[in-house]
Parts: sequence; C-alpha cells; structure tokens
Amino acid sequence: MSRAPRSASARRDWGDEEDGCAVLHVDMDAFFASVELARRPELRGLPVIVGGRSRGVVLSATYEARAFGVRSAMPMVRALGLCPQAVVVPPDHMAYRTVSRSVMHAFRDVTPIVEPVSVDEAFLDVSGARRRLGAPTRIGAALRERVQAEHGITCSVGIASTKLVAKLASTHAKPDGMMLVPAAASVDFLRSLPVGALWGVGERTEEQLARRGIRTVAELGDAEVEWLRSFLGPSLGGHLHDLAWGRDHRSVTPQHAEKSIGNETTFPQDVRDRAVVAATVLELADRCAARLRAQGLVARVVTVKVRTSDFRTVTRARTLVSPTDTGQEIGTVARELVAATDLRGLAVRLVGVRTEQLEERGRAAVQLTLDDATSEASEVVRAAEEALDAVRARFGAASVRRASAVTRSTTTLPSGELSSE
DNA sequence: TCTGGGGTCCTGTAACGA
DNA sequence: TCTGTCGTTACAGGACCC
Repeated sequence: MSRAPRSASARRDWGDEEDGCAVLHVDMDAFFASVELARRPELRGLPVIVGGRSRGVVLSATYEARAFGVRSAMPMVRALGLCPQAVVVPPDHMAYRTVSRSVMHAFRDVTPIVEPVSVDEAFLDVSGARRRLGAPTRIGAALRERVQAEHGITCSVGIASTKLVAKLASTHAKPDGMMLVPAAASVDFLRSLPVGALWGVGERTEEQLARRGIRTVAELGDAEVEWLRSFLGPSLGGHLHDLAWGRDHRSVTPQHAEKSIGNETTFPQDVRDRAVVAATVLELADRCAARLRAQGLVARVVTVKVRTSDFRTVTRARTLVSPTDTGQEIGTVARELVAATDLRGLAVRLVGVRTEQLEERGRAAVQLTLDDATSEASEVVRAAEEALDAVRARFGAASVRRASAVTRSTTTLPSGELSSE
C-alpha cells in the first residue's frame, strides 16, 4: 500500500553481504484484498477491489485490478471506470485486524523487537536472533513461508541496515519477494531513486523540489542543506538531506503509546440539517469514548473536524478542565464546537471527533471541584456507558444507541461502519 | 478524477503570564 | 501603573503516512 515510486526496471541485486543488516521490513501484498481472496478462493485470478460505497475510495486492489491502472486511494468511481468488470468487496476491518494480530504474533516468535507500522506492515530488529535462526535473509524467507502457510497471503521483505532502506527495499521486492540492500550499498541504492520515494516526501514536497530542479535523491543529497531548509523548513530540510545520505538513526522500537483516538464519517449525501450533524457527532463521540475505555485511557483535548461541500476542512479544539472517557462529556464539547463553526451556509460532507493528550485513566490528574455532585454524576455516567460497552460486546455495536443520537429524519452512521470498530 | 478513515508531526499565530 | 519583551501554551491548518 506504499506510494513510494519504483520502476520495474530498477536494479534489484545490490550484493549479498548481510553483516550490519539487522532491520527487516515486512509488508503484506495488497493486504485487504489478499485476506478477502484467502477466504473466498473463487475470486482468485479476478480483478478484486476492496472499497466503500459510491463516495469511497479504493482501500486495496488485487494485482489483476492494478493491471488496469487501479490504485489504492483512488476514488471508486474512477476505479470502476478503468476496470468495470472488477468485483467490489466491502471492507471487513475486523477480519483484517484478526489476521494482522496473528501475523504480528508470528513476527514476535522471531524477535521481541517488533514495531508494527500499520495493520499490514512492521519493522523487526533481528540482531539478537542471528545465532538462533541464521542470517537475516534466512529469517525473512522463513517468515514469508509461515505467513503464506498460515494465512494464504503473501508478503514482501526488505532487509537493510536502517529502517528507511529496509522499507524501500520491501517496496522494490513487491509483490511476493525479498530484497537485501547491504550497508555499503545503501547510499548508492538511495541515490538511484526519485525523491518521492523518501518517507516524508509527499505530493506537495515533491512539487516544491521539482520546481527547484530536484527530482532524484542524488540531487537532493548534493544540494546545500541550508538552501533546502530555507524553503522546506528547518526540520524537514535537514531530515531529508540526512536521509538522502542514508543517515537514519531511528531504531526499531516495539510498542508505542497512542497519541490520539478519533472517528470520522463522510455522509452518503451532503447534509444541511444541523440536527443530523449533531446526532452524528454524538455517535462518533460515543465510539471514541468506548475506545478510550477499552484501552484504559482518558483524554484532555477534544477536536472536531468539519468538511463542507466545497471540500474545505475546519478543525476546532478545546482543552477540558479534567480528562474524560465518557461519550457524554466528549459529545457535549464536540457538539458545542461544531455548533460554533461557521459553515458559510454550506452543507456538511464529513464530521469527525478526535480525542488527544491521552493519559492512563488511573494516573490522570483530575481537576478538583468544590461540587461533589458533579464528580458523582460523571461517575454515574461512566458506569452507565460501561454497561453499554458490555451490551455492545455481547450483542454487537449497533445493538444499542443513545436516544439523542437518533434523529427522526434519518439514521446517522451507516450500520456497516458502526460495526467496523 | 474528485477526493475515506485512521493516525502523526510540523509550523505559524495568538494569547497569556512573568 | 504602564509598556515592551520573551518564553510557553493552545489552537488551527496542512502535509504526510498506510
């Protein structure tokens, strides 16, 4: 699912010296689509697209669909224009998470130093596993075999001395391949790539660099770092220059604390009715709160996001007096923030609720209040919401919902999305 | 072409307190 | 008491990633 560009003719053999190459990057091939194929073998060989409804985008596509030009993140309408015969499968995030957990578990059998990057990829530091399991290429081959045998899906492996190069190597190895970039070849390998291959160079930055005549990593590395900083900013300019010379000191770090938890949804049609927007915000707040409680976290900041029909996005945030994990508190603040947003008379396309500055529930400092009734009431709300968590866990996410989150004119979130958490 | 949903990080600006 | 400066924090927006 990487956007990193590569060419079919790119050099794939950079030598076989494995000393100093302890970083593996494992990336599932067309992950969501592969999971669907594994459980529905009758779809094998067909162009399959995993994606949402009419306004959605392509989440994943089989290589048969990619042959028609279908790419992930492409609007569904365009994808079906390119490949009208494609079989469209709605996403089943629960199933992908289950497979992901199992695959990550297999990685941890190799080394405890596993850093999941997303649901379908991870970095592994195998420096401690060499004596037990052999050279990194041998470990990579064994992992690929195990994932294939246990889940019927393929993955690609990049092996290098740094995370950046391992990541790029796995991209070049795709699909269903493995690529080693020896430490001594790292800089030559990097210099052969377009700037867009670097992590941190997206469409905008690529454009900015191209305007100044920089299209390859080699050209980026040869540029003056101060000059790069002058238009990319002090942080990004220096960082990209370092990467161009293979200077990437980030280590593989297992587990990292989440910094925010949020939910957002795009309406099937743009919405003018403020009551519908408010009800949806409340429902999103409830989902955020349930996720916070499930992880034993509380949040100090509530942010809302509103996208209007002209695709303009506005965000508004508020810091709470005391951190919370209840949908009622988050929902109240979120609705106030949305209500105070000037939509310039436009309809709403998307709303989102995000909670930030997360802390462990037991450790969070709570603002003392003179009003005992207030804190008692919030404990009552919390207990009620925990009871709802239990009901949802038993009977499904859509089994119960807040009365105030139901409007007469419409139901809010599509039920498929509700059950996707 | 017409743009999802989950995130992280950086930057600029305004407000605020010392 | 008023004013200017400086550092910190909060907020908003944007770029980027998968």
